[in-house]
Amino acid sequence: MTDNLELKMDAYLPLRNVVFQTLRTAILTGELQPGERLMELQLADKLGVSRTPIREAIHMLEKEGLAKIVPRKGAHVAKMTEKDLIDVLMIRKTLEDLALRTACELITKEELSELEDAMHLFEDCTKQDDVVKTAQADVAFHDVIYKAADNPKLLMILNNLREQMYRYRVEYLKDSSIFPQLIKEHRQMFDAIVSGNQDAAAECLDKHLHNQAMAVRDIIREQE
Amino acid sequence: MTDNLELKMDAYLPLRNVVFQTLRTAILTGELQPGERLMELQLADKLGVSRTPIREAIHMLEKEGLAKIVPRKGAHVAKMTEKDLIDVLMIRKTLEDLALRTACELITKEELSELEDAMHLFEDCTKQDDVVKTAQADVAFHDVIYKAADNPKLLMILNNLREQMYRYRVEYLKDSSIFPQLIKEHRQMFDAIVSGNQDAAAECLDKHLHNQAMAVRDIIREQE
DNA sequence: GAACATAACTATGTATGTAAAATAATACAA
DNA sequence: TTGTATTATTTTACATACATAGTTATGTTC
Repeated sequence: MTDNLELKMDAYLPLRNVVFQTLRTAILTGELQPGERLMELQLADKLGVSRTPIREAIHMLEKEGLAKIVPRKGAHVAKMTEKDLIDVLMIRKTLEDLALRTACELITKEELSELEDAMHLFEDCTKQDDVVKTAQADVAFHDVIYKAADNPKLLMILNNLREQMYRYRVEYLKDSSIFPQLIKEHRQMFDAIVSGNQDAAAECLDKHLHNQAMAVRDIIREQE
Repeated sequence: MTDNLELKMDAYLPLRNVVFQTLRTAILTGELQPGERLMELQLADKLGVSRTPIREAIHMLEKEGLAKIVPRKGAHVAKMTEKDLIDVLMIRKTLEDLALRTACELITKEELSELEDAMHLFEDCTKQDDVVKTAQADVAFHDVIYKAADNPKLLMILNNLREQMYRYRVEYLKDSSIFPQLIKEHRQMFDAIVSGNQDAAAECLDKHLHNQAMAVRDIIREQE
């Protein structure tokens, strides 16, 4: 594991949140690798805080599916098998479909223009060759849809499922040859939502997720 | 709030789990009511443990949606509005449908007989007029289906969603006039699963959840 | 040299003390 | 009486110390 974990103390937030964000980023960027142990004392030392906020942050990571805690044994960065991926994707597909269809019905004019902005932002990012920004822009695009569905619980679950795949998804976006395809899919989805065509939107989404699934599967196979 | 919270120390489990179970039961039975504050020191005193396991148990309750934590302010038993209920039910409906259809494809002979046993157990419980046992038997029936779908993450989410409604659902089962209807629905669902008829099973489930939804809605309206 | 028992060590679980923030209470002024 | 400022109190957030389980290392016996 790396020795360079460091806390960003800019904003005033509860320490556990700062620690959580720090560890989360370390996991998502691969700085902390799947299977690696998360030891309280060690992390506390490294980050210059006590064990208490570390402990709480690890529990938050577990909630997000990024860490696994074994009682009396400790925690480690969660691994994902191909089966786990398929399971998560099946749920995501089902719930994204729900969110999308609901959004088609409920989306407001303001949200539609937000969605358009998010779409354009994504297209700009792909041109700049910045993987992290591109991934964020993609997330932002889908977030507008989720939010339009006006179901906070659904939003929470979808974000959680996405989080678990995020580590592998960043890899996927490193291949810039897929950008034109992604842009096309976003545009199709946007058009379908504008015209309120639920089935067309759902079909787009299905393809979109399928492509992602295949790519992430390959990445997981490599690491196994 | 009641003064009679007490820990069951039978099994050897981490204290936080014992505390969690104790508080969870208190919430589900209505001993701790929606909106009621959950104060660390007070609960620690009452249960005869230190604040640490209480704190951790409250975080576990939050994960289950039974408590709400506001940073630097404290925790309280989660309330559910009618909108929350509709949101949760929409997700449940979608995911139960997924679980059921997957189960139709994957269910083994052993699981089928398990399901039949669970169905009969439920029918027996309704005759005994024990609300808690009946509720548990109903949960057990659906659990067999969830498990047959062979998707642990889906199982987790469904259990979580169910947990959040459980408080209101117990009320619903107190009205024994609905038992014949429930028994009929379970039988129809079972038959549909046996014959592998996904659409028929799904239709049953939809009706089943709809009835539940209406009843729980009435209960929530009363309390609001 | 292998297997088991035991001892040393490591890491989590729990308790408690201290600091800081939010809330409630009180006093004072307009 | 009402509004505001200040103080007191309550409660969470964090740090630290101690207890206990789990793991590894060591030593003894066969």
